[in-house]
Amino acid sequence: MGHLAITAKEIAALAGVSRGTVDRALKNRPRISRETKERILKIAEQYNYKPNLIGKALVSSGQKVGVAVILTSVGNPFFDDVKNGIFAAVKAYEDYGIEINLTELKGYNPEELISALENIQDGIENLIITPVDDEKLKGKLQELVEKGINVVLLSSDIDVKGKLSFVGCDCLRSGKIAGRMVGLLSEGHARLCIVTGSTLHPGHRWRVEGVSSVVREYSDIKIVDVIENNDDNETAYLAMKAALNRNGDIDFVCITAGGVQGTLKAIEEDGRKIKVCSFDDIPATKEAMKNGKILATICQQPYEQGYNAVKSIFDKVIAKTHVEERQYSELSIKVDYSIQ
Amino acid sequence: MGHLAITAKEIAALAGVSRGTVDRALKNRPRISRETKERILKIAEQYNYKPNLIGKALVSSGQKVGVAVILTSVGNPFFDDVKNGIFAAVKAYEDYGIEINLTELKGYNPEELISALENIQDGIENLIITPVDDEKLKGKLQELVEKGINVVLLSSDIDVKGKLSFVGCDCLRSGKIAGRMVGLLSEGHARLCIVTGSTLHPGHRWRVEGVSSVVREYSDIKIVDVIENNDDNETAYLAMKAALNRNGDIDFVCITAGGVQGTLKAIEEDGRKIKVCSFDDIPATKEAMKNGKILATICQQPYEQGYNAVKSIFDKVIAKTHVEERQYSELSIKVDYSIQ
DNA sequence: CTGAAAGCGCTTACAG
DNA sequence: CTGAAAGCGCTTACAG
Repeated sequence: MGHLAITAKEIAALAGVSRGTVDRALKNRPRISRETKERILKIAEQYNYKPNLIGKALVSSGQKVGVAVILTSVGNPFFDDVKNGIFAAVKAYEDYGIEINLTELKGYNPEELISALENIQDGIENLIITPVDDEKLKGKLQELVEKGINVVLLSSDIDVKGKLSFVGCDCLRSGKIAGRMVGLLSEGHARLCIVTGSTLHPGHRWRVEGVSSVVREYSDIKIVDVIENNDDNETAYLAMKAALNRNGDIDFVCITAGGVQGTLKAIEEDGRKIKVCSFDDIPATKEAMKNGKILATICQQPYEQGYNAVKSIFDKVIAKTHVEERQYSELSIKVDYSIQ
Repeated sequence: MGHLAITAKEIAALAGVSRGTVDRALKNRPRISRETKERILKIAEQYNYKPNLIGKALVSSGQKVGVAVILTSVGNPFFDDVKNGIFAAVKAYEDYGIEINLTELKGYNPEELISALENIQDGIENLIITPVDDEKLKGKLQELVEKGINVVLLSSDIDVKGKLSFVGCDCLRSGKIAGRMVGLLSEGHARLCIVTGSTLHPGHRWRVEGVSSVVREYSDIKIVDVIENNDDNETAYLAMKAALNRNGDIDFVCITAGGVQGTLKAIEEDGRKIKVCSFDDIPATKEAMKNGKILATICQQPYEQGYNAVKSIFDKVIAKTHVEERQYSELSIKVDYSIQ
């Protein structure tokens, strides 16, 4: 504290050279003698020179930084807050020329993601995408990375070497948290049915794995069924109905992805007293929490995920600071009174 | 999307005047004729002109924005993350000239807060402080506000008219969340002891109120004791010990503020099987969660609180955007697997 | 190998 | 009442 940062101009004065020469030294550009370069670098280090971001930004004002955003968000309320976060970041950075081009898709079809990628490909240098676990899509994204495009994976993580970052939650951990909640809310006695979304979604698989690993700690909790619903309420209703018919003893349901409304409908119609915990806090979940139909839900900060995906691009392209490759958002449990 | 924002220079060209005249119109400065002013304002509105923050910031570079920060943080690990948030924000905004002057105090003594205020008072234009509920301190802060100083209250809210903002959590709500956890974790059957910090701290009072109001929903939860420990572990140990002696039936303890270690020590020595939930996730609490001694804890994003306190100043003084007067941080419940 | 200049969008004196 | 200029810290051609 106390001293203001030194500027390139001041370094020039101290070294007795021009601003241009200082720039050559600092940026490792050619056409500068060893001696002057070393002299300048020494001064810069001594005074702890850091280029002023505002000065830099002003130069590149008028330059657009285009960002293609492709989300599997149609009909999935979870993404509403993700989008709000994206829009907020775009607004915060608009003076730096950040601009987005948003494509929204329904479901987890890899072909559609690939064709969306092909549509926006011309000239775009930054990409934010919610991928699925598909070899062809992975290959396509790998190709883009190798072309020098900054690729940010949002919400769902797949193995693309050299991607700029993954922004989302640690799904295994979130599953474990849910498993602990099953244990705590049942005081260690439960016949559990796990409800999952899509096996194409690696995060959904991790969650089931997390829940399972933790409930194994309890001698009197048994997983009696694991059902899938593709994040679709109609499918969810039928799958839950069938599971309840198959298993007379279910007294706890853990919904690890979408299809909340459908699942709850089946449970209500069944009439048995069943404890439910869930993931995320979409409006249907909030409503169910207020009515006591869901006791607790595990949330993953969708707004921050959207914001930070855009921030990754900003940090890389404009601020030129280090970008963390795995950006896990905080996981928090909510109950009825947590809801605003 | 698509179009870049219009600049003051472009407005000048469109209006056929100089940049200076545009500035006079936009800023409501004198020495401009009605007609040209109106013409310029019309163009500005038409093209949705918004001054470029970077251009503005560059002008005022070299100007310091001093912020005095006064925290009741000595010996209170809750504030470690608050400070990390403050430092992160200062770093993010350093190119804009933000600079802090930090004073740390032990305990909640109003006199010390007031004298700390007097020490930093010369020339400072921005203040972030964790206040206590004291009339004299309130008067002092009110005075500062009236002098035009931007006052941000952090963590603890008191009634100062015209303050820039309060950044912290909604303590009543956090108490209600804790009350619900007591209900859920006990399946509605508990003999509850509530542990609080200081009655000087309005937030602590609200939490007790929140817990109490919710456990009243349950016919078989009784509050058998409410004890105070001044956020001090020694006091906490003795108070908990005494409460356990007074009440043979305690089977649930809700620690709503500090003194976690002391309280837990007394419970352990007692040997009874007692469920515990707490607030915040200081290291001692994390440790106790991992050992199963605390089942769940209600957290309030201390890092974000620190960051946003500084951001309030930045938004007001530099970005000149609207600052929300009550900035509530998210409340989240954590269990053992939530801890990194 | 090095310097001088123009420009990013704004503000702030100063000159007419 | 209005304009022309300088400057914030940087980058990017261009001239020597």
